[in-house]
Amino acid sequence: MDVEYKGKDTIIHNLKDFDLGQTMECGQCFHFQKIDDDEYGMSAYGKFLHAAQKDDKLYLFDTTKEEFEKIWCHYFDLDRDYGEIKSFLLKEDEKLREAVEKMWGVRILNQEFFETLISFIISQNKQIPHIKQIVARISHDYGKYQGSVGGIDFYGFPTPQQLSQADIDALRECKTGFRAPYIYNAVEFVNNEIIKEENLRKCGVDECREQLMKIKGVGMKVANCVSLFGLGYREAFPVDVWIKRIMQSLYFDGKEHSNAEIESYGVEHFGKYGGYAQQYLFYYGKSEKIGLKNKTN
DNA sequence: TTCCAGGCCCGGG
DNA sequence: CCCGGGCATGGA
Repeated sequence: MDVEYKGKDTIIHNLKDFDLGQTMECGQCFHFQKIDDDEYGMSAYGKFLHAAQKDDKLYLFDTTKEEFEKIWCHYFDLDRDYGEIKSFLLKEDEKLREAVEKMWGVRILNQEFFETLISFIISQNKQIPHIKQIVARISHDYGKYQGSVGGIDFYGFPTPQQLSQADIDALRECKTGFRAPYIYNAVEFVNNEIIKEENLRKCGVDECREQLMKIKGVGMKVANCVSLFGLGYREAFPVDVWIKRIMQSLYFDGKEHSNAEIESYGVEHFGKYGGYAQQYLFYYGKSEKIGLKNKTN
């Protein structure tokens, strides 16, 4: 990977194991819009980014060297060697190969803790396009305007302080439905420092999940997603309906197993890179509709 | 119209 | 521990 700073743009050359479209669309993140093929607008860490990929070059428009080094390099997980991750996962596991090869360019984004927490509380019983709508609405109503591309305005996800301006009714106005009190509860936990990001990052994934699950509306799955996507715990293995179907199909001979059984299998089998395996499997299984009764594609 | 979505809470076996 | 019902909202 070589970085070039050209005019107002940052261009990354010789990218390996990176595909912008796959990384944005694989279901880990909800605060972005597709502008065109391989071209996206997104928001993270208080900044708006207009990015596009052509072959092994990634263009970050209007991005300074400082911003790339401080934010986007880490955000896209570019400082990590995915070749090593893939060979670790594929060693002694041929069942994962097809998923990794098809979804070869997925990177696990390092997202902000608070946004990830609220986003995955919203995600329960919702489809990804709906989640994106709600995240955009909350950002529009409570966050700060950041920029615009392709006629779409981008607003930063509100800070815990900004979102504390919203009461439960106001959160319902954002179409969060029965999740409104959950979000309210989570904002209180953060603002009152009942949970602290710094501590969650240090305490280990088990303790981390336990603390997150004290928030009403946060169960095992959401806690695992927040640990993986928002707190850097790459060993976390979230089990949702898709992972359940895919794992049963690939590793359990199609037989029914509980979420807890599937998670402990994933944790044991994939170890420190469980989160990567999970994301390859999730995206692959969902796009191929693996384990679904009527495959309509 | 009916069904279901990157689940979770709650009550009852 | 392991069910099942209920839950807001919107798209298929």
